[in-house]
Amino acid sequence: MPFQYLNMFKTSRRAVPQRATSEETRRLVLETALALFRERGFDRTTVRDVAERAGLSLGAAYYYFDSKEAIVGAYYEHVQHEHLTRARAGFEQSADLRDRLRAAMHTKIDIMQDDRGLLRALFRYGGDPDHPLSWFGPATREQRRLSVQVFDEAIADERLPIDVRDITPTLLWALHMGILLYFLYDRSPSAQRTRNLIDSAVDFVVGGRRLVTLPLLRPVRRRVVSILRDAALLPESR
Amino acid sequence: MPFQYLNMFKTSRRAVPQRATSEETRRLVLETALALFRERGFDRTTVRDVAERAGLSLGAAYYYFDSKEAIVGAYYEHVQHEHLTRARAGFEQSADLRDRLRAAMHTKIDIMQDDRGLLRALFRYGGDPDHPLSWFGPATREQRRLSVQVFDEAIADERLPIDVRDITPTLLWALHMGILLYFLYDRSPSAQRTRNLIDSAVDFVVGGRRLVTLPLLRPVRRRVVSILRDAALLPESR
DNA sequence: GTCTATAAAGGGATAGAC
DNA sequence: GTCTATCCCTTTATAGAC
Repeated sequence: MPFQYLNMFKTSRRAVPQRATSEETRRLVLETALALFRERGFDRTTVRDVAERAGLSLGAAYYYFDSKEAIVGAYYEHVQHEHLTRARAGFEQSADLRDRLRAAMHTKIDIMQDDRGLLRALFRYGGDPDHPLSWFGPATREQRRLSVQVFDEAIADERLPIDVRDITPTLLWALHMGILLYFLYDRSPSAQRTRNLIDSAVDFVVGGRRLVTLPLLRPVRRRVVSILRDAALLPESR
Repeated sequence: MPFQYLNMFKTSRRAVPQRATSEETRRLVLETALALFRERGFDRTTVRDVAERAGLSLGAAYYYFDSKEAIVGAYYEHVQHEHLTRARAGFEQSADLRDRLRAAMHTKIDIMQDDRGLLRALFRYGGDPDHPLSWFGPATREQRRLSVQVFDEAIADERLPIDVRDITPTLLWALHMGILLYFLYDRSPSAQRTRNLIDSAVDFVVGGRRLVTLPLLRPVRRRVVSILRDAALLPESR
């Protein structure tokens, strides 16, 4: 078990801070946990299992994460960070709206491809507003903001009326949540059906892009804006 | 405990079948269970508690429902039946689309008004395709079909192009699911925010009703139809 | 102090008598 | 249809070993 030697120098009182090593260990715990979640499921994985496979004591594991839930919180952050990074890499490849939306959607599924079991387990918290892991609760507001931001950047170069500009990222986020739900239920090989749905949905959005600016649809737009605002479904500050 | 006398004549071998009494007892178990779910929550209610308060033995309760989940299944059916009944009563009051959609949406919240805690607990099953209580899984297909049917009847008298006619009930069902999610998180008194959201959403739909038939939007409609079909999101037979 | 083995409790579900 | 008795699994508590 070589892992336990990662911190073998921690007692030597060096002036150099050990942040790198500490972060590595934290990362090791996170990745070990994810591997176990994938292997045997979220519920059947104990923090003990994680610590054991990571070559750490139970106490050490709890030093890095206050709880099993905190590990999941770190996973959320990882997904978010990874999504922003990969999507931006995609955005640099093309200024075309279709390409950018595809990148935004597909990279998310890429990241989560192997974690459907975990996501299905985490879905349960979605119904509890007070749970720190709820995808819709106040505790994950920051994650949601970052998630919306990906779509905000995807349409950053589009010339759109200000009202459309304001609500589109949130609507795209909602669409992407719907696609994630579809993904949870998708049993096709490599989630091919979800991939197809993404492409179709993106084509639909791109097709709608020209329509929304029509004067005829102006009242509809205004109505959508006011609905979302009244329902407090838009991020507070823009 | 007067309840246990409901069947006090059970040993008299009357020719008349006792179905009525049996149904009453079943109903008693269901209503007792719901009362306890509301009082102390789904997880903290045991079948033992239900049986005790209903004045039955544990075994008797299990005679009527194979499991605690089966009780919830009966609740789903109750909600569905009640929704269809109340919505139809509303539909008889008005031929106006706005009124009918409002009736369809508001009656659903009326029925569930006191069960938000239970719904939040049941939400957890939504992520598991194989769970019999998942709102999106194959096991509840029939419930979903009936749920979509309410919206089908709401728009029954509208003169709409066939493709719009085919997909609108499903889209309205999806909208209503989104509103239910909002409802789970709504902490305003009497779920007033949800009520407002319903009214706004209905106005939006009614406003869109004239637009969808525009020739300009024909390609958009066709695209939506094919997306939903390809994704198997429409009921099979219509 | 921490770990582990074992006991106790809780609770879903079933079997068979009546 | 309803009862009692019981099974069986999971969670929680505890006691003694290390």
